[in-house]
Amino acid sequence: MNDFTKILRNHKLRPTQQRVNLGKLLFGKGNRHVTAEILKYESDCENLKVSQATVYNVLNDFYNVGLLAKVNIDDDKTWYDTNVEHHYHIFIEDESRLVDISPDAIDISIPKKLTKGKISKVDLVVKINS
Amino acid sequence: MNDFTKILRNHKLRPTQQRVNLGKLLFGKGNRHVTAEILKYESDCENLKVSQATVYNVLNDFYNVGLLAKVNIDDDKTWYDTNVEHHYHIFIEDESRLVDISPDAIDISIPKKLTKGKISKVDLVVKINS
DNA sequence: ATGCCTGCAAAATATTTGCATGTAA
DNA sequence: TTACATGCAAATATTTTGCAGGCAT
Repeated sequence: MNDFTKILRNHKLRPTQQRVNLGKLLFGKGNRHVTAEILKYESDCENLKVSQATVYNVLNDFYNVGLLAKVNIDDDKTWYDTNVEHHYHIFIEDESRLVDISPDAIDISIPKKLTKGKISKVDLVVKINS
Repeated sequence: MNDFTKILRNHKLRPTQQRVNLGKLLFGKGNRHVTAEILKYESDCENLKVSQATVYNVLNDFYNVGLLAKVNIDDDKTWYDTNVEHHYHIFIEDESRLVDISPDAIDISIPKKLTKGKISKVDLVVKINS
C-alpha cells in the first residue's frame, strides 16, 4: 500500500487501480496543471488502462474532495491544478502553459463594500505572450 | 440610419438587421453581461428573427472588432461584456450575475520579473455568495 | 457478497460550420 | 449584381451519464 492509496482513503475514495495510477501521474512530480485531454494522453503513454470518461470522473472526484483545484483560462478546456492552496496564475499563451504565483507575490486588497465580505474565491490570471 | 448602424460601419461590419437588432439589445441600456443563451432568449422576447447560430456569429464578430470583451467565469458558458475597457469582475454565484469593478478600485501590482513585462491581459474575478 | 467503480457508447451541452437562400451595397 | 450574412441542420468539441460487467472491501 503506497502513499497515494493512503491519501485516497483519507478522502473517502476507494483506491481503485485507475485512481491510484492517475494520482501518481498527477501528484508524483511536484505541482502540475493538466486538462482532461493531457492526462488521458499521459496515461496512454504509460499504457495505463483508463478511458477518457474515467479520466473526467476521476478529475471530478479529486476536485470534489479537495485534491485538485479548477482553473478557468479560456472558453474551451478546463484546467486542473494540483496546488489547492490559495494562489494566482500566469498563463503563457504561446505555450498554453500555466504557472503558479504565490499570493505573497501580489497584493490584492478588495474593498469590503464591493463584496460585503462574502468572498468565496479570488481568481487572478495574468496572460502573457512574446 | 441610427447610431448603432454607424458604429457597425466604423468597425467594418455590414449593418444587417440581426446585427443592428442585437446591437440595440446589447448597447441600448448601459453596460451589460450576457451569454449566447441569454441574448437569444432576449431576442426571442422581442420577436426578433435571429437564430442561435447567428447569435454566436454576431457575438464573435463583435468580439473580433473590439465591441465586446469575453469573460471566463466557469467551465461552461462564455460571458460577453459590453465594457471593453480594462476592468475586473465580481461574480455573484447565487444569481449567476457579473458586476464590473473599476481597476481604480483595486490595486494589483505584478512584479515585472514574473511576467517579463509581456502582459497581454489581467483577469480578476472575485466570486461571492451569501 | 455487496456496493462502488470502470469502460464503452450514447446523451447532453456549448459552439462552429457548410450550404442554399436572402439581403446590403 | 455581387459579395457577404443568415438560417437551418449537421458537425465538432467538451463533458456527463446509463448500464452491464469488474474490482475493492
